Amino acid sequence: MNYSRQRESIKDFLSTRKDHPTADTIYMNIRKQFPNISLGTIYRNLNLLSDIGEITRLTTGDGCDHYDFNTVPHNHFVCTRCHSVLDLEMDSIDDIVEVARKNFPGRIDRHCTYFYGICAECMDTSEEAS
Amino acid sequence: MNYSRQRESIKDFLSTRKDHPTADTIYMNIRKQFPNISLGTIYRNLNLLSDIGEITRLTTGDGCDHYDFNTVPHNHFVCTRCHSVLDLEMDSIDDIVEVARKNFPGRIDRHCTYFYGICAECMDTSEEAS
DNA sequence: TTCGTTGCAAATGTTTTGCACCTGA
DNA sequence: TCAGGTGCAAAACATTTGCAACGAA
Repeated sequence: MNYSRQRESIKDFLSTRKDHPTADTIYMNIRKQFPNISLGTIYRNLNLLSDIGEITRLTTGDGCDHYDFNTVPHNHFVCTRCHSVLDLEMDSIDDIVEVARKNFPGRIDRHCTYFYGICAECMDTSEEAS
Repeated sequence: MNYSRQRESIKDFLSTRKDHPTADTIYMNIRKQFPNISLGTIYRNLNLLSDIGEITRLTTGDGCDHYDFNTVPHNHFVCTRCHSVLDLEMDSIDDIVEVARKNFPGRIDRHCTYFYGICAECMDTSEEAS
């Protein structure tokens, strides 16, 4: 894999964000540095980087994938109101894989867990967080 | 909400399947009964039914949503080779919500956990299930 | 020189929607 | 009757891809 300034810029940008931006958000930001970069290049690099395990793709169910510079397995929270995606600093729950393996005929490699609710910011915005 | 034969047919079909078909698979099957039904109607009804909680939408990350007639919370297995989605009959892991709630400033309502691996059928197909 | 990478634009695949017509209550 | 549901086709949206030009080694 050759070096490319565009790919490096994408990695740099992603490493500065603790939220987990979408391809489009990344595109908007990288354009400040590379005004002519195309969305295709963004997607090609995000796919490439997640394929080789340098970043993590998050499919939260809001219609578009999010990307995380942190490749250490951890869990995420998704706000059902503002769709923000946050890291959860919580004790390991990886033993649920053992629970799932019991009586399952195939092979289970990993789990992917998302927690849904209302983030603190949205809770403040309206008292009755319906 | 008025009765509609198309919606009833979708529910009937979904209730007979223990795998979790996509909108397109549902479309192909309902067409046997309603040759002129449109994909728009399929999607409108799947959205409607999942909004009122009569079915469950599964976003597994393979590009299209799957639908489950069973609305009792349970966990799913996704085969990374053939993309089949299976129900897991396993002990409850809902206590992970409590783990996540610890030190989290917002409100956590529920979790959604997918287990990934190779299903028994794919394991048989090739011995070295890479 | 060579092959990976890019920008661009067109294509893809899934899902949504506007609208005129139909249908259930 | 009439709000809600449908079929159809077009649109929307996220993502992928073909291709000629560019750039790194």
